[in-house]
Amino acid sequence: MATINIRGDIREATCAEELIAMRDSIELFSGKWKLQLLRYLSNRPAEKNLFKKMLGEIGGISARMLSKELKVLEMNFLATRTVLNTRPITVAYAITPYGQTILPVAEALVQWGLEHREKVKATIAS
Amino acid sequence: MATINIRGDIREATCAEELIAMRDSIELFSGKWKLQLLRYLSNRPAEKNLFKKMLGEIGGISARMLSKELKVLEMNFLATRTVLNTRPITVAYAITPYGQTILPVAEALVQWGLEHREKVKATIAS
DNA sequence: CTGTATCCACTGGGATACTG
DNA sequence: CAGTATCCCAGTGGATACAG
Repeated sequence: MATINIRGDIREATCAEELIAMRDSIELFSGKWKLQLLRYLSNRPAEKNLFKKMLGEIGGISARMLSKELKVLEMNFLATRTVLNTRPITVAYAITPYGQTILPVAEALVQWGLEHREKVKATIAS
Repeated sequence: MATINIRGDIREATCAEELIAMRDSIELFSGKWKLQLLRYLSNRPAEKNLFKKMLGEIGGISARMLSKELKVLEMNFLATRTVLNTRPITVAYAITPYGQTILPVAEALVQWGLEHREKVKATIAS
């Protein structure tokens, strides 16, 4: 994935801009962690979201992935990274106001996913 | 990707249902084509969306991918597949009413992607 | 015409070991 | 503590050839 999530290749005739924008979004949102991390941060706006704490609280993620994904969020202006004056150093992350603009989209995905599970279950049962 | 897009492994303590639902959605929407195909079908509700025609009009997709992706959409009740009585046979696809429920989400992704491009461009320029 | 089968290059992401 | 480097495997998607 391009770290700075912008796509340059414009080719299709119909609604090229929209298609590319949609692919930008999909690309940025794809993968196991980024949306989940943003939701995590948004649910704890006041707290110090330390790397270590996130690592412990978010089940299943490795330090490598947490670091990588947070860096991508930071490069896309969705999260901030703050090095604290501790020894040894600790790092706190927070969602940006801009990052909060994806939350409604994320909630839409959650909502649709929940309904989709019901739909599939109901259809299979019948 | 699981063809029938439902996930069974519930483990996380916090909001497990929501997380899993979100991942279901992300998984289903990920990849280059599925959302684009749904939008294509939704923009041509009255027409016969023949495989051949789609193959020609959707830039860059191969027959293999078109077939595979449409099959996934069909298995998730998002699109229908109709074999026509022609010689040789032709096949028409259509979005289902259920499939249309994702369109608002897709539009949200498009909208956010468009704004993100502006944001990134503006930030880089400054 | 509408797919499926095969082959292949590329990427995402886990495990682990290591550095500042 | 926070992050990087390396290795590895599974999955995605393109090209091509083939089948019903």
